[in-house]
Amino acid sequence: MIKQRGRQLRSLPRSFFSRDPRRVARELLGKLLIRNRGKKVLAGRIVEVEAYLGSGDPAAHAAAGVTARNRVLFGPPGHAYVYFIYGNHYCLNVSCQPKGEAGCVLIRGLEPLAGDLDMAWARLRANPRRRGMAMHELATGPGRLCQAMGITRVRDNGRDLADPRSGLWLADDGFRPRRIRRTPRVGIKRAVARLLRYTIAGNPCVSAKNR
DNA sequence: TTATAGATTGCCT
DNA sequence: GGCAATCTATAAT
Repeated sequence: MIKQRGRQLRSLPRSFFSRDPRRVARELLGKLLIRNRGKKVLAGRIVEVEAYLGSGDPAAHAAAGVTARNRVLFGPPGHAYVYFIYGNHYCLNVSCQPKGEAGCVLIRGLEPLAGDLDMAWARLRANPRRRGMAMHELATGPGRLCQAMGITRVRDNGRDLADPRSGLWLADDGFRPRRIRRTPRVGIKRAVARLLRYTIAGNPCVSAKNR
């Protein structure tokens, strides 16, 4: 148990991640993603996620089997799978299911709770033209989220998100979302019809589509 | 060995 | 709405 800014934070047990990605996705809504850097803390509440299944999901990176890029997915649950996309952006996933099975959850949106200014600085440093950006969009979208939290493949791929000592971890502060919405996943071309995107209904930090 | 698409974002018209 | 940015995996040559 850890206290931070008056909140009691519990890390999530390995068993939380060792389940069907759909279940993990739904239950990750409302949890916190926390980055500890020395004395500094960056934290946000998860408001948007997508499930990618270990088998029978042609949209998943795991569909083609193990590669150098996706091998974390086939390892133990609760670890960060960070990949680089479109030559520009990082995306953060959490591995699910027991070792050998490759399901995961893509974290697509955070509501900033701590370190907002550091997040804004991180994004400004990357592109100085972003003055006047909306604070509620600091970590809305998988690429922005990684930039705001300073998540990269070299730094974070394979990191244990169940361990608070790892510096990047997931926590429960007791918050429970009131209403959860299911929609199709964003930006994919295969298995388009499946309702595997989960959002906290009405939250302003959910990306515009199907908010 | 080369070509193309991709779990995105932001700037352009 | 179009499209550029330009890494990675995989398909095509």
